[in-house]
Amino acid sequence: MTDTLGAVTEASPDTGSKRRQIRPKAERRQQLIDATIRCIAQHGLSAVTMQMVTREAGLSVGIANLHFESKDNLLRETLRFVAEEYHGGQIEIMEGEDIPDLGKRLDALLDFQLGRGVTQRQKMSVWFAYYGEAGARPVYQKIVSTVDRLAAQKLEALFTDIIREGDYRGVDARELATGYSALIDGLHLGLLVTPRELSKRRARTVARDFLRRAFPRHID
Amino acid sequence: MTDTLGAVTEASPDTGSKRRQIRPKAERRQQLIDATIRCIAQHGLSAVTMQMVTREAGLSVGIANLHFESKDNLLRETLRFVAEEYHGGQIEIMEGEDIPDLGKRLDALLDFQLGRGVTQRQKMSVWFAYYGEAGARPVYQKIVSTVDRLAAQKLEALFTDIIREGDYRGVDARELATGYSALIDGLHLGLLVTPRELSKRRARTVARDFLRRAFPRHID
DNA sequence: ACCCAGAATGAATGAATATTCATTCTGCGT
DNA sequence: ACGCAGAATGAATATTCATTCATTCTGGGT
Repeated sequence: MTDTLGAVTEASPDTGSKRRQIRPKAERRQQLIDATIRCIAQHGLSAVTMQMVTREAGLSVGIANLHFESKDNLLRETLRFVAEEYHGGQIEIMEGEDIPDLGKRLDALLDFQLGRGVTQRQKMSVWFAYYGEAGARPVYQKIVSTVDRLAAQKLEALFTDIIREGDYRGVDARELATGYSALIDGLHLGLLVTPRELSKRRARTVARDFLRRAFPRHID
Repeated sequence: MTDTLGAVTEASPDTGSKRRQIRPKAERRQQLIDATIRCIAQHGLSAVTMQMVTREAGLSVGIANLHFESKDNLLRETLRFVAEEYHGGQIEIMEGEDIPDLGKRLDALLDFQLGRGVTQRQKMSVWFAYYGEAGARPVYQKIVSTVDRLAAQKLEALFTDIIREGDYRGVDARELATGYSALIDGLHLGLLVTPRELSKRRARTVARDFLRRAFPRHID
């Protein structure tokens, strides 16, 4: 889960070779999911067509229905992939026995959440495209809330540890975790919709100050 | 701007009367915008069709292209309406000379942002549906950021006043305003996507605690 | 009573799109 | 060398949708 993140960013290889290639199912699925992510980011979820995706992937139209049964399914699987990638990355850091210092672990988390990998327009676009439809699509809600719940639990656990270690009084781990998660989501939104008003640097400062106000002896 | 908020919620009148009614252009436009909001909330932006909207409004298909020139335009105007309603309401409260106590004004703002009117699924759905497409649609970005910027300025001004009045040290109004706005956005997202995990009540508590931590002498 | 400006209608049109499937092709196993 | 399982293709199909516009209707003005 270390180097996977930027993968989608690369432009489609699209080497002029017209020769038909046969590849295992799993690989083609991933290739199509990656292309879908790029298309959503560039054109918006509602404008994505199968032709667009398959062309972006450098493959023929029929292949999407061969590996996924329908467009609906392809979109679902793409959401699942993005959700798991994002939340998986977070969870890995939060569990991270490799960073024993809790303050440093918090920093690493913040780096991940507002760093290069996640804040790329591509990923954010996809993320919010689905959120936008979630109100009307229980399936999307379910996919997101499943991974979300796990991440929320881990974050609460980390905060609990920090509160104990720092002996902070009058702070509720669960509530603070909710606030921090919401803050990060909101900052992502700001970066996506009003990049002129909110730089990545400032987003980091804002998030960091939230943590510092809660855990002054662990941050800075 | 006081009682306008809940208006859209009402189901379409749809009184069996089949008789053709002639109404002024402005009224029909609003009727269609309201229907669009309901449709987006119920079916998602990408599933909205003209037929759906006009039926919801209890009118014929052709009328949408009569009053708006295209579907694209109808969607744009709907976003503009929702954006102005939300941000306009906020701004009115923040400027509010009618509430001289700054702490109470903050409370009123929070009530508006997380209270009945705004957190209805309908409004939130619409809001995030457009955010989802904003990455790919500069038009949407522009509409949102125009009203957003004004609201951000007012919030910063309010925070500046509070900081002066409370003599709070080491607090930057601008940065805090960014954080608070992001927090509210994130909470709206949570309410929309994972309503099971985040109740309205808890969202309020979380936002309130953010403010209390920054302005202890003004909140609670 | 009666006109008529312009509001409203909805069948028709044409463009776009998801999905199918008969056919073609690859490269592995023998 | 060669056959074949199953991967890949893309023209064809059926559906869905935005937009048009010829026609019908309303209600205020005279």
